[in-house]
Amino acid sequence: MPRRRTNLERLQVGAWRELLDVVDVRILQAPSLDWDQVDGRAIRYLKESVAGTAWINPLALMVGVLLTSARLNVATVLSRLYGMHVRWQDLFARYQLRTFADWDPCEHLPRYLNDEVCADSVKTKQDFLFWYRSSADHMHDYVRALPADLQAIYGQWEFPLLPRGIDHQLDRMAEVIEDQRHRRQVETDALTPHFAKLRGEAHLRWNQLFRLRTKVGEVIALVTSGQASCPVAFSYEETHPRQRVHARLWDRRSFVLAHADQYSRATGWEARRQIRAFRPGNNTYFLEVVGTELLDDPSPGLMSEQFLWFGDVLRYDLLSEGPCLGTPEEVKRKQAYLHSWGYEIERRCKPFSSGIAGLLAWPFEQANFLRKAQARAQGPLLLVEPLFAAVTFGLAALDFFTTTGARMNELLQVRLTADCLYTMVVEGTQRLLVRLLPKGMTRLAEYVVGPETRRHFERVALMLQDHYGLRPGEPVPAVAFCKHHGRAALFPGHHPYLFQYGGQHLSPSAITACLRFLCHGMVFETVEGKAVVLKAHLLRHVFATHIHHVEQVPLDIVAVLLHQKNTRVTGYYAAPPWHQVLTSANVILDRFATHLGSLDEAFVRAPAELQRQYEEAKERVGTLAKVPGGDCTCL
DNA sequence: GATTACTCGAAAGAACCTGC
DNA sequence: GCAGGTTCTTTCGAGTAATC
Repeated sequence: MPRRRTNLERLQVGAWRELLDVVDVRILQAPSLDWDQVDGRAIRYLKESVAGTAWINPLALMVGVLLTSARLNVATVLSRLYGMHVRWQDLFARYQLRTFADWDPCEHLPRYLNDEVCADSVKTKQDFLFWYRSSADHMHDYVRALPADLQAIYGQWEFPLLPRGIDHQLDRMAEVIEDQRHRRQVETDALTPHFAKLRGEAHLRWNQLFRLRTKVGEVIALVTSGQASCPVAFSYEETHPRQRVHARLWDRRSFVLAHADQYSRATGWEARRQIRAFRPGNNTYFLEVVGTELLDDPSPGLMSEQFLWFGDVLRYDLLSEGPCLGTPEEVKRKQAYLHSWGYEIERRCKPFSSGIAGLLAWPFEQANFLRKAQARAQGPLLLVEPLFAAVTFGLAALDFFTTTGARMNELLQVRLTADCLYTMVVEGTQRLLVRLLPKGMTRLAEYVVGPETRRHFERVALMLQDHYGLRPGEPVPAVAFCKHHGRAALFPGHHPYLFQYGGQHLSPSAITACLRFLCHGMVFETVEGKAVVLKAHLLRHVFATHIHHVEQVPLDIVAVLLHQKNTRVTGYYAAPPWHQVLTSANVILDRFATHLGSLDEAFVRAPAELQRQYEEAKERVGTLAKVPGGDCTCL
């Protein structure tokens, strides 16, 4: 099937010519500004959103200066462009400004920042202040470097500078940062005590789905060999908790024939003759959940909501776009349910949407049939493979995040090539190393992973082998890096990325969806009882906090493991959990009472000692057998 | 034509580097 | 050690293609 061209691809080189009718032509011909280098998204935004406003020329000059003179990152300039346009739209209307000459930062910026009526958060207001100040400085530098006659021309589109005195009076960034730190600390505190359990439970769940997939494979084999015919009722036992799982295997034809009174005569006719949507090549096997019975307490009977850990997700139709589909009442009910798990309710959320057909969602060609069939079925319907793929990605990601403290972007870079994944003997033990580009760095760094993470990577590769129908040894397809990612430009070309599905590289939101599905139902609460939602970066904080406070890995070593240059930043991550502060306070008070006068000797570690501790930390971090947080018991 | 799935832009939120 | 500044992550929803 031909791939749809993205909007970005539709913009050709020289797209800035689109701005000829929108922006003063002298800006497009400004000295030292190369408009061919300006990102197509900025061009389109200026043309389609900003054109006709009082600030189109100043904002266009800002884009040109920041991207091609100051050479800031594209993502930085885009967010500044979007943010400033939206704020000015609001402020020009609110303060009844007509032309850009009416804009006076000395008057309007303080008014906006102190405006109690305006609903913008302190963070949003402070961002605007920072963007304005920074952009004004860059534009000022650019204009001052021009010959005198050109300064008069381009100076008319400069942002008026904000005097330093006012600038400092308005700065409340420290308050914003403190708020962020507090929120981060509260969420990390909620998750840290469950670090080991989270990992163990995730392993266990992958095994559960693997067993279901194996069992379904056996039943399908019976059908295809003619020893059984759909629908086939089957059951098997799970041990955590002890339960018997009951389900039915259907195919399209058998389902329609069994529910013939609920389908049109035409559909039944096609099903009986196995034509069109029911032709043998189009057949699909799917499950209907009958329910589970607890073997230690059979009194509640069969419960469909208790199906493994995600029965409620199926029952309430929460996969993929499900939370936004249905009548307004249905959507409201679904959103309220998600809210009870800590997901935001203000905007409609889809926490289990991967954005990729067939991953945590039914394949495109099956989705419509299954949605309609669901309305006629007694229990939730499902396909095993989309869920199995999701938990396989989810477990590999969770394991990588919790044993290396890596960031989302670093995980996305993992590819099945010798220059990325390779083994090395470290003090007698063969280790798998992953070479990736950390945030803000220009050189590749190495991440040491343990045998368990290696096994998870292998499982992903095996799953991809099935998914793509590859022969043993045949490489997984080379795909382009997720194009929506802000750092995508750093990873050009096509590579056999490990985190890919359906011929496309997984996006950060797809990884998050897989993680959340795998961990659905695990409750992490702040001390105030507010549910905390799982996300990749939170796992980085939890990893740092755990290895520093539980595994006693020194802060400078934690910084090296996290690939952070500044231990002050590491300090934010590894701040002690509140419950540990309380415990420590108790211990300290007891010691003060009994050990008055004792003073520990100051301890300074030599470089050799640092190296030994680093190797020791590497040894402990990344192995399941000696994993920080305890051993995992996978049943 | 109605419904559903997917793409991708937009913006908020958060992280963290650099230079003084 | 701090202020200033830049970069990356996450989330949401409008628009559009695909399907029945």
